[in-house]
Amino acid sequence: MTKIKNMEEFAALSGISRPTVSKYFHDPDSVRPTTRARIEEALERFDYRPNIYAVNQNRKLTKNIGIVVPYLADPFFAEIARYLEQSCIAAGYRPSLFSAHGEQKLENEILDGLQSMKPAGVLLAPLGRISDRSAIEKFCANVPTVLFDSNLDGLGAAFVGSDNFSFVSQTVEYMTRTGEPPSFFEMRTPANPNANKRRKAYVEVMERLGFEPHIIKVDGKGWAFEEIGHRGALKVLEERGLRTDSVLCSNDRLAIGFLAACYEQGIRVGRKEDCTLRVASNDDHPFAKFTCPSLTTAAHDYDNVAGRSAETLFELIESGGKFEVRTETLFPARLVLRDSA
Amino acid sequence: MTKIKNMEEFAALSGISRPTVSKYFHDPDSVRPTTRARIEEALERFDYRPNIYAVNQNRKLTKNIGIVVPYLADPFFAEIARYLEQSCIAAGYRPSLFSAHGEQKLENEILDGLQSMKPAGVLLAPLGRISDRSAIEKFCANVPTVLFDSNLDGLGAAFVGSDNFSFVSQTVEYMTRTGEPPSFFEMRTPANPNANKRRKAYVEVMERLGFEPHIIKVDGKGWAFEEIGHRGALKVLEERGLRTDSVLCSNDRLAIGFLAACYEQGIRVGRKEDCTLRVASNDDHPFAKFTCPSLTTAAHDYDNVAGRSAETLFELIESGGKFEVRTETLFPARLVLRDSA
DNA sequence: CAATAATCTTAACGCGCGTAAAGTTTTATT
DNA sequence: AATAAAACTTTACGCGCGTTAAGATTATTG
Repeated sequence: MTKIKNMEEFAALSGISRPTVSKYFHDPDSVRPTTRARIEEALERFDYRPNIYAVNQNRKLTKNIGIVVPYLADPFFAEIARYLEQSCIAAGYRPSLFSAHGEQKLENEILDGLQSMKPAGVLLAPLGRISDRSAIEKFCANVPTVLFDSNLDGLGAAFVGSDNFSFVSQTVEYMTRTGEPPSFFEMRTPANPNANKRRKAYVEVMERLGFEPHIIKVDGKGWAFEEIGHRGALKVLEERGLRTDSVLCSNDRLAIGFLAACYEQGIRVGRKEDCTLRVASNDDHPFAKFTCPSLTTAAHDYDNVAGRSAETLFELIESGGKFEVRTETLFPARLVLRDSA
Repeated sequence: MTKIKNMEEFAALSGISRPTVSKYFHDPDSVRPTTRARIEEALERFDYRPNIYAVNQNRKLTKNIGIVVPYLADPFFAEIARYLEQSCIAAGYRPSLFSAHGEQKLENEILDGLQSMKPAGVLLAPLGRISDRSAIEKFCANVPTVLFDSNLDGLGAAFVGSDNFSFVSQTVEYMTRTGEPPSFFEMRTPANPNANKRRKAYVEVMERLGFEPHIIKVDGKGWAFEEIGHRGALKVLEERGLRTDSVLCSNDRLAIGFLAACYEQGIRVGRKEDCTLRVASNDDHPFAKFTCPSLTTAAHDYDNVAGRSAETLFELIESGGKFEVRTETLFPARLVLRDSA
């Protein structure tokens, strides 16, 4: 088996002219079935593939798609990223995955590096509050971008995410229906815009139901939510800061810390007889099934959020990188009843 | 601010010839300080960067480094990947991250795609048992590769990982010293070669200490370790399959499932008075701090494993992609005492 | 200050492929 | 079988940059 150097050589070996071979690689259906067969036959014998750098140099736009998430060590984003990657591959694109690891500087550097990759499009879940808005704005002006998970008003050609109101209304309604109305447990300065929407939704739903909202804010910054939830919960429990026997955590990672604190303090959580506290949350984190007790939570519609994000980007790319109007697509939550509430 | 098309234009604007500018981008120190200053001055005014595709087309080897992990939804790998990424960037390389998502087919496709990226080197944590050995072998013959985390005998130019014996000997010795000798809880057909090493180490250490090894094997395949540990633990607990009050799980993710099962069954785990079971494990998973009870475990030396992997790859690249001998570097564990044992 | 070394400029070629134009062959249509 | 349409081949240029060779310019050194 000889080593093939370039398309010229491969074309010669397959008995087809180079421009036609080039056309084939661009779209196998664009050549006559007989010639397609001859090329593919040669492909099996010689194992040649076009040099991606030479290919991309001449294309105005590549087949690359950038996927950027704020924090990959969070299994939630790892899961979403997996869906997105697979959607891209299925659509014939080459995804490349980046994590900002919770840092603005890194997010900016990633977007910077992404520009020189001339990607066909980018799926971006921004850091949120600490994102460099102007940097992202500039980026979106140059690269077709669909935001997901975290919305930044007006940025990107579209947004796809979850309907935070739906999350909170379901958990709050469930908890009030089956027991006392919950307090709301969250970070004082949340990294993520979803957190703010959830707080607002909590207040609104509580008031609509005729209960007084009660928000517990805990200190801490960064992306170590479990740690923050844990420390915050210990403090609240110590100070007896809970007004009711029900707590709704803003997200599952906080809840994981909260439950750990309860366990340490010997507080039985759940809806069984001997329990003194109910804890629910939002997200349906991959580990929510294995907390102690297992976590009642409002689940993201992973499939639809990821699927719709990808589809939206493909549409965006096909319509030349611009939409008439910026759409925001929100998927509702699905309440997952487990043992914690 | 005019838009710059290529290096020719930028060179003209900066008043330096193109070959010199090209040299500058290859290594800023290779040009005279005065010309370097003039280029960097122009760089600030005009925001130009070389077209990466044109650059890489002519280079025999690129500055790209591939990082491949078996399962990114496991925060352990997400953490390691973060370290590795940063090491690569610090050394002037461009890392790109891939996850096989637990599938052989994907692992092969990733390696395939990686080849056409002409990477300077690759950091590969293979799937392990289900890896396509011949595919990886072929890959390693073409691309300088350092294996990490999971060793595949003889593959890659070097291996860097953790010393499984050190993990298990520390946990076993600790448990026997402070109570009954542990049973060993693992998957029947572990995906990862480390699991086999840990089992062997368990047997060896137990025998050395004069105890009879007792291994509990649970069914299940894939990468949903928590689920497998959970189901397996429920079964074992139901069948009263534990011979002692101590269990050592092969890894933390199994332990997370195990602890969840114990909690559900009302079994108090820990070393306090009212506890009937002690559970320890290996890895120091990012969530091990937040299990109920918090998990006593042997911690990977993340920093050193990641750091040494990266350094080894850099050395490999600089020595032309080949080492005289294949080295295996193992870092010992650090026992982390928490509440579960 | 002359001599040497280091660095620069100019000019030109090559990398592997996209793509366009003009001409030729194959396929489809009537 | 004649004609039109579709697909192909040949030829050639361009993309942006790496790289080399020859000559010009600068810096270093005694």
